[in-house]
Amino acid sequence: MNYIFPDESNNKCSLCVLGQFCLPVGLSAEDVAKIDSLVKERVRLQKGESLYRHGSPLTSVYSVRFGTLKTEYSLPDGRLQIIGFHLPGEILGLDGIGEGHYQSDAIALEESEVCIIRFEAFEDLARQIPVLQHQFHRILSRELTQDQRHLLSLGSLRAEERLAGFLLNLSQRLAARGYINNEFDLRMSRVEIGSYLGIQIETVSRMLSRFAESGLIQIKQRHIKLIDMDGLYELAGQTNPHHNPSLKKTG
Amino acid sequence: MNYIFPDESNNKCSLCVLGQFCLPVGLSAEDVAKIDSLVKERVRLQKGESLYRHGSPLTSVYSVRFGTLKTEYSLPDGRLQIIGFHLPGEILGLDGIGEGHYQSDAIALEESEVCIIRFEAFEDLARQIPVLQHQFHRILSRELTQDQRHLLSLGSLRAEERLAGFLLNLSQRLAARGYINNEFDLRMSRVEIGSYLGIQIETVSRMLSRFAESGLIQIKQRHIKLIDMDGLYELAGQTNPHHNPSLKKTG
DNA sequence: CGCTTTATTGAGAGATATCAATACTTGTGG
DNA sequence: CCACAAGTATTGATATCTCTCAATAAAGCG
Repeated sequence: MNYIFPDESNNKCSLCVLGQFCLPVGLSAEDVAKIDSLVKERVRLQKGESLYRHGSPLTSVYSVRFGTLKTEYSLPDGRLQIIGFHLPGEILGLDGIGEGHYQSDAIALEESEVCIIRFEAFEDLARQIPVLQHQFHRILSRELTQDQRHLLSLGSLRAEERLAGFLLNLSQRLAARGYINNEFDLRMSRVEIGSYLGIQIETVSRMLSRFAESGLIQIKQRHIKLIDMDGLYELAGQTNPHHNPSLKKTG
Repeated sequence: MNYIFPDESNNKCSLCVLGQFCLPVGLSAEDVAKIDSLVKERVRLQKGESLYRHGSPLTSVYSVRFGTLKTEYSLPDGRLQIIGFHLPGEILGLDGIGEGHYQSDAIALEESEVCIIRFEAFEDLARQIPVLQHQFHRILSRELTQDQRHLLSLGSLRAEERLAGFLLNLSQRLAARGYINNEFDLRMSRVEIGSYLGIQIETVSRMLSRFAESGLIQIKQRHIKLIDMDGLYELAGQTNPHHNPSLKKTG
């Protein structure tokens, strides 16, 4: 774990391209400037390195600057549940606030960098900036909602539906960050996808092959191309929010 | 849904027995008095009535005064996932903050009453009372952690383990509220337990019968007695936090 | 007390897991 | 630049847990 103490010129939220997806959403330029002082250091992580471990005391929360991380819970017998994959702009460590120490493990899936947000200082600032306070509540609430939709998936959907939903969720989150949403690299292994979705790696593999056969996707290793979005949405039991009828296949 | 506008004498958080489990945890008497003004009304719900529906705009969050509620997500095809069961002192409606409208449905499992906390007024107050602000963050974070443990259960545990964990979780939460923790009434139907645990009603029924045969519990309809706590904890893949070795069965 | 809802139990079916073999990738060192 | 090793992914065959369908029983309700 490599700590970075940014100099004056590059530590500023006000200059960060992630501003619109991260903590400062909705803040005036003036208020963002106040946040700048919060992020005094960053951390660079190599693939496989952990940002925090369950049980270690919470002093900070983190925002992903680049890269991808996973959070997971593990059982004494070795079983493991991946709770989430975290993309740039997303906040990590929130599960530690309740008890004062992290409940999960956070591990980098690729070389990643996160900004360290000292939590006490953040709470102080949030009391001074109502928009920031509300934004933080929204972040926490959305995190909750995300987990609850994940619960719906694990509790009520079949493997095929879970996987389709997972691919679409990734696609949406990439799109929200300005990336193309129909072709990307999966940063996580099949094992990790399986753990996240509560299914075995072999089932993940089979379902992906089946999707490819049906012409829904093309997949080569971890590079995936979503061909028939509407079809995937249908499989996932959802409707395409960007459905374009003119592209609908006829007959 | 029956609105109650409490008179001066009985609307006060400062007088409520739930103070130590609810929003005011950790606040000084002086600060609790400030909260009193937040809760201007309450709602009485009959069994089956809903407190809010997904999509309706969030103006308030709620704390359970007495009774039990469930929150659930439903799919267009009729499938349903129960996300949580909510006991006195727990806060409801947090999933609505992110988008400004509730994401789930909240429905009473029995006659219940909840306090209405106007959210804007609450945020104002939280900026003035640091302890209240932090307490709210803790509540949100614990909610998150609870859902994440639920994810672990649905994603990685077998039906038997999920059910044992569920019974113990209920037991713990009742104990935290000062109720006896080894004998209580289930306020939810088998169907609701099944939905919460991502298993079918028949499986719930079979597992409960099996637990009873093994001497882990006694169950008659919805009245349940936990006989062998340690055994249940073992089944759930956890360790009894209140394990008393002197009660350990010998041989 | 009969009717409706809820829960239990049994038998068989099905989705996903497990076990096993093969193939593909990636990285390393000669 | 190729060969080998270690890790990762695919595919097949079989097993198993849980679901589904069905019948019965028990409880709650008017």
